Amino acid sequence: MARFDEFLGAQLIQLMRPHRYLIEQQLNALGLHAGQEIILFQLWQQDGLTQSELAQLLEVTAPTVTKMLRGLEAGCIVHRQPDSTDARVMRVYLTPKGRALQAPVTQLWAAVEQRMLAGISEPELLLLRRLLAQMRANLR
Amino acid sequence: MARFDEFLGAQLIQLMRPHRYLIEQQLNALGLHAGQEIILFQLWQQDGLTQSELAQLLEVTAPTVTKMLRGLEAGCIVHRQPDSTDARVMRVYLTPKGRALQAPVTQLWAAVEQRMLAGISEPELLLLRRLLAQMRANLR
DNA sequence: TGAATTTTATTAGCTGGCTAATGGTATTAC
DNA sequence: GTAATACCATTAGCCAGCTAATAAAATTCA
Repeated sequence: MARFDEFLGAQLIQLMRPHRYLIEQQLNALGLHAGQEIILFQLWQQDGLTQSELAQLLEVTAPTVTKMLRGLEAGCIVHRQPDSTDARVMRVYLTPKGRALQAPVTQLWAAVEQRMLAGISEPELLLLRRLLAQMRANLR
Repeated sequence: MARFDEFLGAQLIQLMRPHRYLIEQQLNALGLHAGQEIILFQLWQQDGLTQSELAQLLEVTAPTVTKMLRGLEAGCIVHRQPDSTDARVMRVYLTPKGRALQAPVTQLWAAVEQRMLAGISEPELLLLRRLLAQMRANLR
């Protein structure tokens, strides 16, 4: 019978816990929770997305988006506005405060990334990316 | 400014979501939730652990263990018993039902593992393990 | 046109994870 | 022996995720 630690999936879980924790700690200092910044990354790239577009891009369900936006809107980081032509859809826009978070949040992610990848060579990193992409495709 | 998808951390998140989802689906059929099986893997290896030992092994906080055990105990998969010499500690034991889950749950994890790693060679897998271990150590 | 279907978003309710605060019990120090 | 400290577990309350059920608007189709 296999021990848990022998699964690669287990190793991944054990890697992602401290990763999330480190990021969460620093996000808290900016008034954010882990996971919320993923919405922001999308909006920084394209503002005014609808909630269903966000759900699809984040690969997350609609209720999860609703909940996360509630927090972000309460913090005046985004605001939502009904679409002009379709009364069903809500479009999500960054506030100035939300736009101002781009630099510190990106910097924070980059710092964790750099720390995590210390001592890993460029060829190794490329192989790593390729393998992770394949694993993701395998699970589709 | 970096795009979210360029972070390796983002790639990992995007891999773990379907991984967790696949496992959860199959665990549900056995009456379990994702995460609970990690406690069981520990108990299958050594029965009668205390809750703080479990928390340490799983790298999870004490309240999380309490919550998860509540569910497992309600499902008659484990039962808890006060330690004979120290009235503070609760020891966690598998029930026959909990012991019977070892084969199907291990099998389930192995199947997802195999699917995830399809097309990945043995040397690649070894390198992958080494890199993940290093990344984990880097985040400590 | 009018009815059935699809799409968008929300609410309610569950679990896994966390922190902070609480209450017991052991241990240590004085 | 008593007081201070450390340890174990629980509770309360938070957020990210999920499913199922609901409501409302748009679209499709007869």
